[in-house]
Amino acid sequence: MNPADALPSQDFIRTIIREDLKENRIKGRVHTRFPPEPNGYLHIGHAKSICLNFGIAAEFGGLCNLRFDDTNPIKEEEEFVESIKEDVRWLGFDWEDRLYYASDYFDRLYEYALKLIRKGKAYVDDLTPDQIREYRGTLTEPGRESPCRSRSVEENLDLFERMRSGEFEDGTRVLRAKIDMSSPNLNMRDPVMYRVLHAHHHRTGARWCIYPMYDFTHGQSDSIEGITHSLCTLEFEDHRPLYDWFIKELEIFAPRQIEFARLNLSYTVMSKRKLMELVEGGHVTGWDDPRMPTISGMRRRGYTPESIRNFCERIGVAKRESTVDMGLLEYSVREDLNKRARRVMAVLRPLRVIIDNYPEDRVEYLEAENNPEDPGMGSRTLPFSRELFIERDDFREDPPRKFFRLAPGREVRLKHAYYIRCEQVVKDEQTGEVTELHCTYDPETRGGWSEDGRKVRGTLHWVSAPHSIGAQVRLYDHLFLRPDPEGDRDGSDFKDHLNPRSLETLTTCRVEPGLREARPEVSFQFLRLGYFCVDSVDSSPQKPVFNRTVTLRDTWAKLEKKQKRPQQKGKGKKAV
RNA sequence: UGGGGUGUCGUCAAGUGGUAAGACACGGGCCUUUGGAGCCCGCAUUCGGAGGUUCGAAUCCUCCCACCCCAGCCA
Repeated sequence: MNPADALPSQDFIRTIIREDLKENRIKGRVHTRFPPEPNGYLHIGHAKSICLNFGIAAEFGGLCNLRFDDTNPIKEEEEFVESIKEDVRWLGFDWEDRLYYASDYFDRLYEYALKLIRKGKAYVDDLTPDQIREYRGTLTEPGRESPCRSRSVEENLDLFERMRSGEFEDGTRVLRAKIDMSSPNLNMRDPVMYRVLHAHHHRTGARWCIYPMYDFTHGQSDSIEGITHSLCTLEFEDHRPLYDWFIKELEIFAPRQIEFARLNLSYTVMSKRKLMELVEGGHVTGWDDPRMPTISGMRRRGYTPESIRNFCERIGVAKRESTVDMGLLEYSVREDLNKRARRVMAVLRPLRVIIDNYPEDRVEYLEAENNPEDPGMGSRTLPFSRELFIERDDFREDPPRKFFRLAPGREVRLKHAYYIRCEQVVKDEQTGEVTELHCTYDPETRGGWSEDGRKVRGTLHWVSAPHSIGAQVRLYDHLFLRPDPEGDRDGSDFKDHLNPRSLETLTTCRVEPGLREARPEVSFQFLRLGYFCVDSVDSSPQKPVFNRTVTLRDTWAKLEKKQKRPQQKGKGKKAV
């Protein structure tokens, strides 16, 4: 049985491939490719394409190549090819020995161009860029033919060779396909195939001073590699007739191009240009800033490859343009991390608690499970002493309705430890700020359980003050305030919608001692708070830094919000 | 007002003539030593609109409307 038949994926692309297979159009072979241009870092939108291409190949028992479409030496850099390779690998995909570059095909592409010239299907044009634009016509008016269009094959051959040998300045001559200047599809109005560019290429160096255009490269590259299905985004839909024309005139293998909608995500931007602008404008710390939707940023933030792959599967593939709710991405990480992250305790905004009836110099080691979802992950031991820290948010002098946490006279459970009761609140005389709490503990409740069936609604996380270690914690929020920051309908720039509080840095956090050994890319659940991981760039054993990947679902926060804004008209949709 | 696409729940998305899957979100309940997780229930009489064909239409036909892409020697 075909493995794909067992899978539920019903998107239109897989349906087409299944039909191609059934009707034997492709001789049972499925071959795809992921073709990035090495001019920036990969983002979650690329992940969709990577999962699609590699995923389909795997499902249909086929292959998927990694190919860099590096036809523009001015924009492309080695740094980007390295980061792209790393990201694809990290996502869990393997191109084995099939790593290619469009620049590998420069010689062949040159031969292809010669072939079209000899067939009278291509010519060298002397028009300036401005003139070419003028001659192209408009959306509603046909274009005009260039005076150079009727040059002889011999002259074209000679001129093209002289373009190649460096006789002409940049921008002075191009090679064009001779198709139809009155086509309603602008891509067919004698598109440029080659331009003169005296630029150093990251792979071919100074060997060439003419470079093929993407449109004259991509389809042929796919053809050369025997790609059966060229999956690309919607904007290339009306380039398809051009690619088909080249393939037909060149008489080479014809891949089938299928276009799908690119991914958009709420509260962020996805275009390389905009991401680049954020980096260069210093709005983020780099391509791998944990707030960026880049693969490297997400990796640093604590996202797992599995969660990204699951997300890509969940969003599906279709032709309609859409914007996926960021909440779905967050759901995907939580789902994955819930199963695999070790639970630990960390106090982000510490409030000192003194257990008055606990012996001054005593230290107990309490057992704590590492993950209630997976007993196989074992347990660890936690120091408990007379002085503790709890979260400031977990104490309210004047508790609102349904607040189950600590308050004067109230009893709560300290996770894995004891029940404690708040006996006294100490405040700063000047500011009125609560500085510490005096509590008593019930020795009969060791482990956080009492025989008498006493009801204790609240369970708090805590750390032992003398044993805990200091840490910095970075809390991230949406990079943008608006679900659709690109919407510049009102003339605003997308950067006007940056969230000024997308990063909150907490420097006085206290975490349990075991976290000293934490390594990057290993996630923890800070109990009751969220998922966190060590920052791969700024953390050190002396000064640990943690990134918050995502919060836990917080029904109390939701409830409290609702209590504060009781009556609301309709769905409360605000006109942002 | 040229060409190419797309319109199904708040957001994604199945469905391809037989009477609207699923996921997230949302609402309610159960459970709980994370107000986490888990579990249960609810959530489009309707598929951009209007006509038509048909016993029967989201699916076929006609017209209309809305939105996206294309005038780089970018990809």
